[in-house]
Amino acid sequence: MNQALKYNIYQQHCPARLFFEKIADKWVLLIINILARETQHFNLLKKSIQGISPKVLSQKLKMLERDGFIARQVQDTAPIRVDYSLTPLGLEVAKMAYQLKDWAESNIEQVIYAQQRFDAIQEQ
Amino acid sequence: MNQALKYNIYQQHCPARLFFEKIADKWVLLIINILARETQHFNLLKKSIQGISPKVLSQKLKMLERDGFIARQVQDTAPIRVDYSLTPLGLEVAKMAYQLKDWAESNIEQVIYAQQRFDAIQEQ
DNA sequence: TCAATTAGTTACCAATCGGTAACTAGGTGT
DNA sequence: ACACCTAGTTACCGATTGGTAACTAATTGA
Repeated sequence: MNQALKYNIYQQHCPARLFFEKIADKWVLLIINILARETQHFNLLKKSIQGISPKVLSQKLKMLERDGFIARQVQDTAPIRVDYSLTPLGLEVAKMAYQLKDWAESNIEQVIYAQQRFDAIQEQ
Repeated sequence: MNQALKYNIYQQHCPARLFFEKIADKWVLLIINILARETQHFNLLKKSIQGISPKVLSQKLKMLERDGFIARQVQDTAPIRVDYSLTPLGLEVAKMAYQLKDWAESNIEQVIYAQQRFDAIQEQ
């Protein structure tokens, strides 16, 4: 059965729409991209993703764990360390997150060029 | 040359990061998904994407046009009609946007299940 | 002349997002 | 006892996002 018949992101209150809005989020996609490379702990994640505050990082990690995308594992070391890694479900999202990251890094120059062209026309 | 050396979305002020933040946006991805299916005009887009206000739709369309993702074409009909369609650059983003949409619609049940499991454990 | 249609725009306001800085909590080494 | 480390949390506040409703502008048909 085609799931598209049951769930539709264009319908405002469809669970799929709510979920889509949640993963279509810059912090979420950045976190998932980082964790796709390797398991990391809290402070490392904070350093990796320049500009993220501990508050937001903590919020997003908690949400991603609840949604089943990441696993949180407390390491019995001194001092304590908490490892975050992707679950199989998270890995699937990571494939798409990586494509977006890669595409952004590879095509940004085309976008800048388009913007300059657009702005030049507007000024005429 | 590997573009990844030049642009890096993890660096806060990298142009690629700013751009990544712009496409990692629910409205943007919904609009692009709709336009990937077919060219549409303003009011049709507004109806297709439940919950979007004319203000936001207008803002996002303008931005996407400036970035070179969509083409805006004024049709000489009565009353006036403005067609929005994807450019070749926009079509590339659409492939990824579609994957996210499809994945969301297909896997939402797994996510709901994960949430229920998480919440049950928290309550103990 | 007047209503209708399309494509927006604008002012105003409410809600959400997110940063900062200081704090908690548990454990280690000196 | 005290400083230090990790992993957060909290209160407070400013910035950004986005909704609503009413408005503009151009054109057409009755």
